[in-house]
Amino acid sequence: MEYSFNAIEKKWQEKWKADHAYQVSNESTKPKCYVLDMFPYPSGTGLHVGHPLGYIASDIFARYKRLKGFNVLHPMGYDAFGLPAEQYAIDHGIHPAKSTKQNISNFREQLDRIGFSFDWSREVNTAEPNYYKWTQWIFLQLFNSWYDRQKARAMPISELIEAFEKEGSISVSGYRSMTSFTSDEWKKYSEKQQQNILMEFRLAYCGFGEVNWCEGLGTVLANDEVINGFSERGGFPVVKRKLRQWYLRITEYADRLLEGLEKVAFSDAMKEMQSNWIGKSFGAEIDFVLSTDKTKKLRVYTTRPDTIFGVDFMVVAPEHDLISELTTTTEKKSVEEYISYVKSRSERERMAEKKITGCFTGSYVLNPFNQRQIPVWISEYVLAGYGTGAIMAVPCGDERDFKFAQHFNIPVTNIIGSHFNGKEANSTKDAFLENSDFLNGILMRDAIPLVNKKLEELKIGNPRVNYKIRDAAFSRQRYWGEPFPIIWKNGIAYPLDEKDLPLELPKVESYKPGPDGEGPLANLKEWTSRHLETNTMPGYAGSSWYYLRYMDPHNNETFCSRQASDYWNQVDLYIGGTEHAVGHLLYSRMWCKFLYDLDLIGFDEPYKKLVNQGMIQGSSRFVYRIEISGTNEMEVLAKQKPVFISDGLKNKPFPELQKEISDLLVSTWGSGANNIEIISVSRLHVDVSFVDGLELDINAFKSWRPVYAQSVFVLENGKYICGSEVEKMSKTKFNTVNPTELVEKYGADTFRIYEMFLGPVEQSKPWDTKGIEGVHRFLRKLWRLFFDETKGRVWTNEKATEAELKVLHRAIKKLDEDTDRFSFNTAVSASMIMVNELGELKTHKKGILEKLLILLTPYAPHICEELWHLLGNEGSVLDASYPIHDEKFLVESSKLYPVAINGKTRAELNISLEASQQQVEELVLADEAVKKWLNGNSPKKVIYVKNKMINIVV
RNA sequence: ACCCUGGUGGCGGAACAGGUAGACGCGCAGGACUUAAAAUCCUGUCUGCAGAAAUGCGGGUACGGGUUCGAUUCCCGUCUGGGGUACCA
Repeated sequence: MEYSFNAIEKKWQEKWKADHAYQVSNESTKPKCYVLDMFPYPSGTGLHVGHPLGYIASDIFARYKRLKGFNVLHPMGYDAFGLPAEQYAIDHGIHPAKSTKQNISNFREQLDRIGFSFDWSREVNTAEPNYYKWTQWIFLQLFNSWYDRQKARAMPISELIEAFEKEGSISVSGYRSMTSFTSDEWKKYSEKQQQNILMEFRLAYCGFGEVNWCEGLGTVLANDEVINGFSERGGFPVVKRKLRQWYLRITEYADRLLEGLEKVAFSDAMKEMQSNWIGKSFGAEIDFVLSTDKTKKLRVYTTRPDTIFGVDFMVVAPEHDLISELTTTTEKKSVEEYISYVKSRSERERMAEKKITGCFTGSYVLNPFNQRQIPVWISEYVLAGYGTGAIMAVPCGDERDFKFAQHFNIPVTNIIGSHFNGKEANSTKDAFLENSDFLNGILMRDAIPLVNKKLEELKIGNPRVNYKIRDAAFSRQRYWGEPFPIIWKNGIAYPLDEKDLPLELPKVESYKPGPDGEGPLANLKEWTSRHLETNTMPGYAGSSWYYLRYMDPHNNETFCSRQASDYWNQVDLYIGGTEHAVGHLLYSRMWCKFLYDLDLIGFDEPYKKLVNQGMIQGSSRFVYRIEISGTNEMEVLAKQKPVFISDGLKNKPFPELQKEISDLLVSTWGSGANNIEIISVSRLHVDVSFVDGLELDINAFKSWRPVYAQSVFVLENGKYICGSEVEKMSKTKFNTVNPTELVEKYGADTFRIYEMFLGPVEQSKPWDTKGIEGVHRFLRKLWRLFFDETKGRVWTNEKATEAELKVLHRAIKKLDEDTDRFSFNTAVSASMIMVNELGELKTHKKGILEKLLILLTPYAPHICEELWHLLGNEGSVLDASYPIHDEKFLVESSKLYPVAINGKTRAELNISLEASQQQVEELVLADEAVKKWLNGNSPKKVIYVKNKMINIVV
């Protein structure tokens, strides 16, 4: 009986489907385990080998946990709202719902071939009304909540209104932008005034702000969707523009998002990225009064108040409110010129050039401690949105300030003595201050609290904690997203009644943007006549809470019953790419904390453990075509019969190259080829499937496209060698590898194992199909433990020998440990060793083979299930229980001895070896002792190993 | 510019807590079986020197230093591949 993987895999996939083998219940006496993948955006290009990497890893882990006796939730779904579908609709006139549906069915078909253990009965789709009904519902909760800083949690906005009615604004002080009012004043305010104040508190709020406006997409993008001033998708230029926007007040959660990192198992790199993004810094705000008008002050934010006497100039952002007041008549013209120059520069230019630019306002402020006059400058390196939009510049301690001072010839005050060399700034905190009045001689770190205290005493400033994180833009002027359940009346946003949810996305004729930067919904009369909000929610809305919906996907009463979320609780293992480090992961963590605050769920961190799978890169191949100049006739010929040169020739000087291949050119293009000139060599991506290693399959290339049919090749050693480069996997680079093709050729089990065998899951690596044969061979070897080509079935019921049990138990231990710690590549190696060793021992004992199948089921579910049944087992191997290794079969070989030296026991020896001063001596003693122990014979080799036993080779 | 990651044979990678570097697989070379091929199996495969051979001696984990009895592993500096970023005071 042969290993016919195609038939086996098809059979079991159908059987599992028919039996609902992966359906999981919310009720079980077993412990629970929630294994989650970041759900995919169903793009039109289908799956490439990079996509399933994380899914395979999580699937192995989920199956492993199931065998270990856990009730495992392992769901899958689709993040179906998004720009590409809408862009596709604009280009092709196909409704996003239709193309998305098509894409989803393609994805599903490809996924199903790989044999995942997803519980598809829990599938979610963020674009389905019965899903986004609850996205809208959660939005309404956010809209109807505010963040009570005293209690450090979200509270219903109704409580805030009550407080305003009773006590006015006093009870909620601490909000900078809020005007204060009494309860009587509050009651006298118009509804609009009241609502405007409440809007400053709502966790989902509407405001005006400078946003990234992308004309090409007709929409606003979040910071993390803009790359170097161009849209991430489409590459259209992005400019700043003020628009009405919805925001999530994620800034209120900054501290808790930071603290929460301590109790989750994310990688250090991931935690660092998130905490850098949140960017908590401790510093002070300091007021500087204008030298000409002491009632006017310029407030700065600094993290180094200790350097106050080193301030040589001030810098304000070009957008700063005080600029018109600061600018003197003599400087007016140059300031205006500078500001218009800054506006003309795109983000991209500002990023790329790192030019030092700036302009003097003509004004001076006074250092509050010594009344020194300090000039005020404007520069684009100070950002309006961070801190107060103004800084005190200390050139001897800050690199940017120093460069600015140098560029504009501003004299530098040195307050750190020899730590400053006059050539570059030194940001040390460990210098003793000089030229610093009452701080002279004090260590900088110690001076910080001193200055803060003084600032408060003199009422010229106060310590302040600042965050880099900004509120998240939460609206898009787009069609393909969740509509906001908001109705506008007289400029007031009213929430829709919960019973009117879902507010369904209407069908539109055109996906073109509406007027004045509004979304396509603004073109719809039935929509605008109801005064509904015309923005839609961004892509991350639906993905911020989907992990909860899987727990209770069909509930029509609530987004997820408390019973279900209490049972499944946190995601035990979350797998996905690092690209979502600061977007999705922060937003979903915030939503989780918010839902926790409202007591709708019982935990405030969604993911207990996060594993970031590495990116699988493509390995691109190139061919090199020579470009010529000559007569028209020759140039046409050169296009019809292109000449490609092998990789080793591409860097030759053109005249030399031309001389070398002139015969070939003449025979290809005729004698006219003598009068042409090679002017360049162009590099073209070639489909990786035509290349074996680096050698091009010339015939395959010729039949690729008609234009290449008559190609001519200049070879090296009889071969055409392609160039290669590691790049992102992409259809346009012809370096994608389709998993379905590999599954057809080698089977899903081989494909799964090969993806894992490629290297650590977390590591990025280029794809290379070479080597998959070895994995396939391994599965065939496994098969041969059960079936012999000539003899047929070979397994027996005999008792296993000691040697066989040793192999088995070593494998159990290794696979158990490796699978548990996500080291799937080494687990696969261990499996190969085990199967090889059992093959050598000619082991066909049923008892051993059964255990083997259980161990390998997570990796190769189909073949294991088949063999499990062929052995005569009734139930599915899915429900087997994971074997436990027995230490008694793992005793190390007799070459490893525990040794007593110099009459000391091993335990004592441990102590001696750790005392480093005596180590040399002790080791010599050890050698002697070993000799003695061997009755005077010298050992061949003595190796000291880490468990402090001595390994002696006799 | 800054932050995060990596750099080990011809290749992917292993060495889990500082203890015999190169497991496992690919590729390559040789051999067995076969009319032949496929499939399968066996042997060898970091490197220099010595040896008929088993084997022995030395070098070696990007480069240069350091800590240690001992370093692929820890520290400092340099070079380099990949990813990220919001000039954050």
